[in-house]
Amino acid sequence: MATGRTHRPATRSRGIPEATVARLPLYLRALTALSERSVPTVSSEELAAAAGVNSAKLRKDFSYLGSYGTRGVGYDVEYLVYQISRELGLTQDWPVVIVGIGNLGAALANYGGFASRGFRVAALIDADPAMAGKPVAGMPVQHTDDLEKIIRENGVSIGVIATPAGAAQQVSERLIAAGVTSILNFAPTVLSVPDGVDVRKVDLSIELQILAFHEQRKAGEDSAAAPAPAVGAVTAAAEADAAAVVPPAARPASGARKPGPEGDVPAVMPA
Amino acid sequence: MATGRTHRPATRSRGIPEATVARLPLYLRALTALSERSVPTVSSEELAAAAGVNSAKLRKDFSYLGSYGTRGVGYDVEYLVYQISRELGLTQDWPVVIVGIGNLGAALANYGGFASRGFRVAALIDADPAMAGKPVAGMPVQHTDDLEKIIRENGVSIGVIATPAGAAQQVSERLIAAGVTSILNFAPTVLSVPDGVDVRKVDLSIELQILAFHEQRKAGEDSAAAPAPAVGAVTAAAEADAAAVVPPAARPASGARKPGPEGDVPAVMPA
DNA sequence: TAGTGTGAAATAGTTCACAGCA
DNA sequence: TGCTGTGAACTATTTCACACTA
Repeated sequence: MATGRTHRPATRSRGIPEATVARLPLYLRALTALSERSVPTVSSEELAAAAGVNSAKLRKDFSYLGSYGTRGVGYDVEYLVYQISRELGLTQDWPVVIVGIGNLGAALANYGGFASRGFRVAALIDADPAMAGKPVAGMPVQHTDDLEKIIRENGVSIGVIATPAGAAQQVSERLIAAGVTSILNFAPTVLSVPDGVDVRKVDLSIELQILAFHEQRKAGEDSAAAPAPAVGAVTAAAEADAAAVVPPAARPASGARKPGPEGDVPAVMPA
Repeated sequence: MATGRTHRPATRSRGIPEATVARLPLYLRALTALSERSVPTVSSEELAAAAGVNSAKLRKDFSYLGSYGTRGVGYDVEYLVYQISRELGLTQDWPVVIVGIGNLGAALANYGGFASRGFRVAALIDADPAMAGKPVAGMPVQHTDDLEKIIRENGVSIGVIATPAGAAQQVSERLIAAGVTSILNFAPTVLSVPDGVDVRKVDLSIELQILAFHEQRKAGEDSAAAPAPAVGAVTAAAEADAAAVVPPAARPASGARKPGPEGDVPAVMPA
């Protein structure tokens, strides 16, 4: 997951659980595929498999939306597509701006999935004057100076930040001041925003680090079966690297300390 | 959140909670920034603020790693950087391959955050023969035909998929067959993988849909204060759009039905 | 005295298992 | 008969609040 919500931690009471909301787009995608194949109905079991969840969870999720299925039959695909779209607010048009048209911003601008589901890229914005006017994804890049004007004229409430980390906070402040209330942040930085503004964060490096954590654990468990064979003896090099990368540094104080959950590698522990 | 883990749902018992693991990279980033500013120690309160979480959560998270703080003082920045790096497996080198060098793949290849934390882009792979040999991010793109060879020769255990949705499942199968056990998937598709393989998914469109959900809710609550003013009367257009986008279609059966949690807009409900 | 470490309480999310309906 | 909808049990996560100690 590259994800993470800020704001409104437990404010919502009577609504749909956050975990359910996060899965609705998944169901919607699976349903859309079925719809394109003209499949009329689908069971919770089938749909769950297509969405990669278990059927109990799916039924529970749908129960928060209402009773949209038919016992003994399943769910009407078209009807469910409509209901979920409506619940997610996709039956209306959401103009978004992308700020920061580097490699990633350009990739986002070109990403077809945006347009397909109610989102419309209203403008591409970059701080580099050399970029201004250049077409990206068939649309001229506009300069940051006009950010406020663009937001207001297009009624934009969702902004995508794909700038370098250093610029992200300031960009978010300008977006918010101009009326944006939801931000999708690709910059590797924590944005601080006022109450009432939602921020979701997508962070490549964090995702990789989470994978590395599990990967490391796998390697430790198998001890025998080398998980990454060949070339630089990745596994064997681990301990040596550990000592090299960050010299453990003198512990601030000694005192009793629990061993790390998996047990410490002696050579690696600081004295 | 672009996120979502597959596999190993509750297998772990004695380890670090998944939610905690997902936050460690955040702490690490904040700590690294402090380290660069030569800050020697930090309190849970300060660090939590920098990482965008609350301090109780941070202390609880750290308690799973061991007792690394000093009462009355705080945490030693360098020492904590080292401990978290080690816990995440970042003290070793992780060669990764990126498959699918389109806009997004190129953006990923150029993304500096990769290299900075133990990850090394070992190869860029694309199915388009015209791409082969072309340099992207200072590295020649290689053809999919050599995928297995590249994986094995570089001891790659983490693969990044940035192909179109249609190719993703097949690519994942080849990666896994060649020895990859962790996948970061940017393709908007559910990958089905064998047990023991971790998949994390980053999905732009899903993130936007989640934002739209909350955005819609905000708009509904304020009724008076128009959240997105100007131009196309976005808010006012919502109802009309709702009817237009997906014709509600005849309900499969009538029967009593709960109203949607927020109450249904009459004009929008199917007959 | 300031700030960690952690049981215990509260909340959120998942899974079970089955009643009930088409 | 097959499959939904959902209480109830369970598991995970967050938050509280305070004992403890450098």
